[in-house]
Amino acid sequence: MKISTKGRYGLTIMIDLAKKHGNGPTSLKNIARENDLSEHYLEQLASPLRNAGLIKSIRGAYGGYILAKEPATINAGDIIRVLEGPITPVEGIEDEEPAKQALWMRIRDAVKDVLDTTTLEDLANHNGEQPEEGYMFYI
Amino acid sequence: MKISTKGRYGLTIMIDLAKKHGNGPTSLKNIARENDLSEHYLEQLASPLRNAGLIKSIRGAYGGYILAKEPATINAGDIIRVLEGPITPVEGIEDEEPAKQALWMRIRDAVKDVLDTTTLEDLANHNGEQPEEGYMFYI
DNA sequence: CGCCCTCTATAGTAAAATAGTAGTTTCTTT
DNA sequence: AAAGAAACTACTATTTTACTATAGAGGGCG
Repeated sequence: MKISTKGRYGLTIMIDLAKKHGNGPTSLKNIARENDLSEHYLEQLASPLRNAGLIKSIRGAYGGYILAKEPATINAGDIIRVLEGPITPVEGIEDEEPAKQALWMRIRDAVKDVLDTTTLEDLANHNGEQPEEGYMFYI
Repeated sequence: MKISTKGRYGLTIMIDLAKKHGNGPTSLKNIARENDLSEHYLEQLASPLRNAGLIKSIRGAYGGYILAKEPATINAGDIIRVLEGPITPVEGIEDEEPAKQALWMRIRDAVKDVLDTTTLEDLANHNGEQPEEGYMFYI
């Protein structure tokens, strides 16, 4: 039930680019430094994001990446699907008995709903509501 | 974003026991055979379920496991938490920026809601609605 | 032109998680 | 006593994760 660093760092890249949207390309070196991540590792995440048409690359000095579309038209689900594969809590669901099948599909739909209604604009601008004091992260 | 075989097979055990609730103990050998799974592997899942007070064991010939409570009072979340750990799409969420933190918490709450409102009785009896023809399993 | 910056592509790798298998022991019923 | 079944411990092959490393190609600037 986990999203790996691929999806997490991928979101980090995309949010970073969204914040700087309209200001020319941002290099991975910059994003890596700002977020204290491995530049080489981020490169491996940028490739599929580019192939999926979510970002565009500009090579050479003063190059980097820019968003391929407006932040409001890219949602978290797009990014997660590219880097983590299809959204589903289990694979081989076809073979399971109907009761469990229905459970997995309800979970999938619930997660999908959250991811597909959260845009990069939301993530870059609103910065979310701060959780109240004493909020439980793990349940 | 996956639930492993621990959670899946754990649910299989529990649903099996729920279906036979009130009819005396069921051996893992039986459950393993019916569901074509490894008996030894199921043993490793039964242990934590017993320690968590979800099932009771009866040793010796004609022994096995029974539910420790009524099927309506055990939900899928109880089982998944015991076998997969806390429900959360990412760990170390405390360190993330607020926008992402909020996203992970919304996902967690969505999944938690599904799991905690699905009881063993639901899973054992109603058998769920069959998905319509051509339903997409992966999204 | 030559150098540096940046993306592109491929390969390798240590650590952890997953999904088991195997063997022995203890308990209980017949 | 024999057999059925849980309990406990240890081992292992495979896959995934999360990187690191290396070499190359495109582009901008002095």
